[in-house]
Amino acid sequence: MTKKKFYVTTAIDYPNAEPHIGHAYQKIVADVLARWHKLIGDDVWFLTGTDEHGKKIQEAAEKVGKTPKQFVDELSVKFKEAWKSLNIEPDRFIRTTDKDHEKLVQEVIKKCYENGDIYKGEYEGCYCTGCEAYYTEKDLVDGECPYHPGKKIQKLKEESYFFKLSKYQKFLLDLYKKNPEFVLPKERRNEIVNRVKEGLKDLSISRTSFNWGIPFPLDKKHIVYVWFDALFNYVSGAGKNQEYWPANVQLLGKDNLWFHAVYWPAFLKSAGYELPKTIFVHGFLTCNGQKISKSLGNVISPKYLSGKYGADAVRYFMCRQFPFSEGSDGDFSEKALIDRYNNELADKLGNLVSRVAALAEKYRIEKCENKLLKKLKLKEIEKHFENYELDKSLNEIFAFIDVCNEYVQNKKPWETHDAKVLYELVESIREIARLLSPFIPESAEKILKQFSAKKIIKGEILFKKIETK
RNA sequence: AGCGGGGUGGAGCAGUCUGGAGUGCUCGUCGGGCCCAUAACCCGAAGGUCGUGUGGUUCAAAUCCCACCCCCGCUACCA
Repeated sequence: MTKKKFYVTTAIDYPNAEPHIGHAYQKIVADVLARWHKLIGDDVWFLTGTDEHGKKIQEAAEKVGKTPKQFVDELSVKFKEAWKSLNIEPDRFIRTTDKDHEKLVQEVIKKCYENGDIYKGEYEGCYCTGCEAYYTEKDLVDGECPYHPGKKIQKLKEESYFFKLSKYQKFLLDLYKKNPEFVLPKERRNEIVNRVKEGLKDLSISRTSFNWGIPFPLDKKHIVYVWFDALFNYVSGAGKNQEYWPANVQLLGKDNLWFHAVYWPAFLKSAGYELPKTIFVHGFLTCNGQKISKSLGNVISPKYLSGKYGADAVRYFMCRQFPFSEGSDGDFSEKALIDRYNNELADKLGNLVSRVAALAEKYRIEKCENKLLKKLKLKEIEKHFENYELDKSLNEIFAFIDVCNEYVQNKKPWETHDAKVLYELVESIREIARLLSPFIPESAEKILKQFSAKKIIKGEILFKKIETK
C-alpha cells in the first residue's frame, strides 16, 4: 500500500525585520499538522522559508549599508534559528534567492507568456521624486509621501508586463463554487467571492524601478514582481523534484488572503500546474490586546519565549489558546501562557504522569482489558485534526486526562495496590503521550520512554510550576 | 461607506451552522474529601433576563428572521 501524501506549506516570511510570535504561531501549527500526519502514517512534506526579494528589502539593506544578499543571508538565519528553538522541523527551508527557485519562476513566466497571458503595457503609479520610488495610495499620508511631505506626488507611467488576471474571473468563481474547501474557513471564502465578483484588473508583474529581484526572462530591463516570485516557492520547494505538489494545505494569515485566493490559482492555471486542495486562512495574534508592532514595542521574539518556558510550553499554548480553525484573532499574553502551563501542563498532565509513575514504581502492574482507555474519544480527536481544530483536539485529550485523574482518585490504587487499575493508567498515559506528541514532542517522548520501560520509575518532574507572585 | 468578525455568570472562552430546560471549559470565590502525586488530585456550592428591542417565526430561541446600539478587522498590485 502506498502512503498517503500530505504536503503542508506556510507563508514565507519577509525578512525585513526579526521574527515575532505572529510568525511563530503559523509555523507551530504547520509543524503540528506535519507531525500528526507522520504519526498516522502519511508521507509528509513540510515547507517554510523566507521571501527575500523586493523593494523594501533593498531599502532596508541600504539603510544599514549592506547588499540585499548579505542582509537576507543574515536575517533568514534568524528565522531558521527561531523555528529550531521551537522544535519546528520543516523538510525544507526555502529562500526565494535559492537558485532552483529562481530558475523555476523564470520558466513559469515563459509558460504563462506562451499561453498568451502576459503582455506589455504601462504601469501608472504615484511616484515621489524625493524617494525616486512608487507608492500605493495606502502608503500615502493625506496624498503625500510620508518621507517627503510637501513634495508633489506625480502620476507616472512606466513600461511593465501585465498578467491577464481579468481573464480568470469566471475560472476563479467556478473554482470557489465547485471546491468549497479551496478557501477555508468559509467566512473568508465568502469575502473573496464577493470581491472577485466585483471584477478583476490585470496585474503588473514586472518592475524596472529597482533591481533586487529575479530577472524577467522576457526583458532584461525588468525584474519579476515579488508576489509572482514568492508564490511559486510552494512549487519549487515541493520535494526534490516537486513531487509533493499540489499541496494539501497552505497556511496563511488573512493579510495574504487576496494573493493566495486570487493571484495564486490564476498563475497556476496559466502555467499549467494543479491547484492546491486548500488554502487555510488563520487570524492574527494581538499582544495584551494590542496589535503586534515595532512602534508599540510589544514585539516578543519566539526565541525569548522558548528560552524562558521551553518549546513545548509555547507550542502547547499557541495551539490550545487560539481556535485556529475559526480564523479568528487571538490575544497573546505571557500571563495566559503561564496560567495554562501551570494549570494544564503541570497540574493536570504533569501531576498525573508523576503520581501514576510513583504508584507503578511501588506496586506491580498486570495487563488486562483497558476499560479506562475506552473513554478516550479517539475518533473525535482524529476528526478535529482533519478539520484543523487543534484547540478542540487538545480539549478532548485533556478531558481524558481529567478522566484519568478522577480514576486514580476513585480507585485509590495507593490503598488497593490494584495491578490492573495501574496497568490501565499506564497504558492510557502512553496513548495520551502519543496523541500529544505533535504538540509537545519533547515531553511526549520523555513520557513514552518512561512508561514503555520494563520497570517504570518515577522520573524528573516534566513541567515545573512557574512561580509568579 | 462597503464587506467580514464579535458582544454568553467576576475574567477569558466554547456552545449558535443542524432550535429543545442556560449546558460546558480554564481562572477567581466559598465549602467538603483525599493523602498516591508537582501545596498537586477529586467532589459540591454561589454567581448569568446569553448586547438592546418586553420585535418576528415556533409548542419551544443563546441558537433562525428583522431592526438598532457598541467593539474590532479588511478594502487588491504593499510582503
